[in-house]
Formats: sequence, structure tokens, C-alpha cells
Amino acid sequence: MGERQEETVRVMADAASSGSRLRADARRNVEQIRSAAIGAFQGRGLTVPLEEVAKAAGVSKATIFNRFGGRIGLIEAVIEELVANELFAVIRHTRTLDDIGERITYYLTAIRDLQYRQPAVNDVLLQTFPHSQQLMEICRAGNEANEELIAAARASGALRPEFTAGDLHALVVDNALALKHGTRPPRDDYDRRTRYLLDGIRGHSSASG
Amino acid sequence: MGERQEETVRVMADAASSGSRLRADARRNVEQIRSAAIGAFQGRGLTVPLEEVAKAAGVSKATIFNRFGGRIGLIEAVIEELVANELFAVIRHTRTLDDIGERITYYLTAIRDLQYRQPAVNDVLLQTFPHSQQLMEICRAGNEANEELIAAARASGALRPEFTAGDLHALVVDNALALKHGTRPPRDDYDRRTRYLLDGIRGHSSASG
DNA sequence: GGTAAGCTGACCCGACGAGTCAAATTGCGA
DNA sequence: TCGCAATTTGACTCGTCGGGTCAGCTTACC
Repeated sequence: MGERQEETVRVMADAASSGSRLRADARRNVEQIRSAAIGAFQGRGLTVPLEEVAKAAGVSKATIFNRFGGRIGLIEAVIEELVANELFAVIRHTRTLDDIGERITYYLTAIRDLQYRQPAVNDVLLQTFPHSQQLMEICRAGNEANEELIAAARASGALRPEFTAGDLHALVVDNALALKHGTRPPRDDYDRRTRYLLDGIRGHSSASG
Repeated sequence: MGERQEETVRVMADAASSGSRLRADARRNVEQIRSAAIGAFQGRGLTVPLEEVAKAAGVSKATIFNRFGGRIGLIEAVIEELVANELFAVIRHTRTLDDIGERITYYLTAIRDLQYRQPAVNDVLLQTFPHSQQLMEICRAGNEANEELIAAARASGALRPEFTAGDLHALVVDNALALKHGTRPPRDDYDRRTRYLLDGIRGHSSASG
């Protein structure tokens, strides 16, 4: 067991550095599995059976365990590319907006867009894998962005005064649950409902637009 | 199997009529199981393990099968008392309201209240047991009420014009999913969020109140 | 060509809850 | 009180699901 563990660690380190002591076929499989995982996670979220990822990669399930140590290792090997980059980009871009009303609109719209396009995001937000430190960290960053936004918004009156960070969190989490367990609505319905939400939480003071 | 079936039918008929050919202990168990089921379904929804219902009733799981034929039989023996009465009362009361704005407010608030208080409602709305004709019928009645309400509301401008019956349906179903799979928020948070929803879907014409 | 790295099919595992049944119990009529 | 049919029940099977493992085969590499 110690041996397998070491091997896994080595692979995951290699994902960052480039010097590899892996055999050529193993290196190839790592890449095939990574890209198959990205595809599968995009389509069906982080809980897709590993068997399916393996099939898509043209390897056996056991190879995923050999190379990544299990689901969490695999997730951590692709989560940045799959979710974190986009999510952080949204957060970053939100911060650049001057008008607080715009910020709120953009943030909620963009997050909901991500949730719709990337089911994996929902698994992160729902903390489906609490054992992954990396996933929890992404989640934490999201919550932080939430609270930052709400603090700014409440001060400015762009949101109704009783609206809390918990409310925003619930909005996002409930949507994650709906997308995860329900049937996906057509995109235009989904976007329309995003607008209802926004109109329901905005303060009454801002009569602009 | 034919025998067991007949027996089950007899019990379920007895729930309506009163003449019983059941032995005294069986009759007592039927009542204990019914009331345990109501308690369990109230607390944990219609998917609670039958084992738990049995334990609460002080009988073994097999007795539930003897008396009710299985989960669906049991559900149908209590669903009226548990859900249908309240749900139909809400629908009926909605129809008595004159002001269309009030109707919408009342309906959505009351449905969401039911969903919060009675997890069983969510299992009905989510059609968790599509094999139960009775449950499907309740569900159908709910959808009908939805559509009736939306038709009236759109004509009057109390809702924003782009709001559809599908939107209302999604609102209710998404909430059902959130309650079923997520953590219940405190009641006051939940009610506050109900208000956000209402404010998000109302038409801009009604400036009353 | 030898050897260690790597791959894989076939396997086991645990969790879960529905549903079943032979055997024990018990209500009840005679 | 007896005897039997009705009833209950503990212990069982079943099916599903996916994670995880390993012996033995294959293959890259020196």
C-alpha cells in the first residue's frame, strides 16, 4: 500500500513539474485519462462513475487507481482547468466593476451560467467531496466572494436591506441542487428565471434602468 | 401471491368501509402502522425506510407488507390525511380570493409553507412514485391549479408578462429539490426568501401596497 | 532478453433497502 | 379448552451500485 501511495504522489507531482520517471505508456494514459475525465466531468459532474471515465480514456478502471489513486486524486488533477480558472475569473472580473448594481447582476448571472454549463461546479459548491482540501479551498474562496459582494451591496443600498450573505449562498446552493437532481431547463428559461431572481433581491432605491 | 394480493385489497377497502373481517390484532396493527407512517412521513418524507415505520409502530417490517402490500399501499392509505387535504384546501382557498395579486401571494406562500412543513408534499410534487395512480392524480391537480392561476394572472398583469406556468412549476419543483436534498433553512430565512421570489415575479404595473 | 513498470479482467467489498418465507404465535369459534 | 386458520416475525435473499484490489499478463526500456 505504501508503494502504491508513493507512485500516486509521484504522478501528481509530475502534473506540475515535467521531469517524469513514468514509462511512456503510463504517461500517455495519464493524459488520456485526464482528458477523458474533463469530458466526463463536464457532462455529468464530478460523481460520474470512474468506470465511464476509464472507458472514455480507453483504459481500465484500475489504471485510474494506479495513476491517480482514486476519484479525488483524479478530480484534483483536473479541477483547476475544469472549474477553478473560470470561477476565479468570474470573481476577479466582478471586482473590477465599479457600479455595485452591475456587480451583483454580473456575479449572479455568471455564477448561474457556470452552474448550468459546468455541473462540476455544483459538486464543488455542494461540497460533495469534503475530503478534498483543494475542493474545499475553492469553495471557501467562493463564499468569501459572496460575503465581500454582499457587504459592499448592503452598504450601497443596491440590494434590499434585509438580504444577507446567507441568502445569496442559499440562492446558489439551491440552484446547484436543482440542477444536480432535477431536469435541466432549456437555456432561455433558465436565464429568464435568473432575471426574476435578480429583480427579487435588488433594492428599491436604485430606479436606474 | 394471489392470496396476499386479495388480503391487501381487503385491508385497503376496510380503510374506507368499516366492516372488517380482520382479526383484532391485525386491525390494531393497521392503525398503529398508519399512525406511525404519518409521523415518519411528516418528518422524513415518503422515502423513509419502511423498517423505521415498522419500528415506530412496534411491529416488524413484514407486517407492513402483510397489511398494506408495500410502500405504495401504505402511502396511499395515509396520503389524503397527510397531504391531499391540505393541498386541496390551499387550492380551494386560492380560488376564493378576489384580488389576483393576493391570489398569487397566497398561493405561492401557502405552497411553500406546505413544502417546508410536510416533506411528503415534495415527494408528491417530484413524482417520486410514478406507479401510484393516486399520487399522480394529486400532482396533476396541483399542476392544473398552477396553470389556472397563471392564466388569470397574465390576463390581469399582476405577473410580469413573460412569466409562464412552467416558471411557476420550476419554482415549486426546484424548492422541492432543495428541501429534499439540502439542509432546511431556519423558518424565518425561508419565509424571507419566499418574499424575494414573489417580488421577482410580480408585474411592475401593480403599484398598490 | 531480462526485468521492473504498468495494465487489466475479474474479483470482493459494503451499504442500502425492498421484498419473502418457514416457523412460531395468537385470536377466536366451537 | 382445543384446534385451526389468521397473523406475526426474524432471518433471509435479492438486486443495485460503485469503490477499490490483486494476481497474472503485457510491455517499455536498458
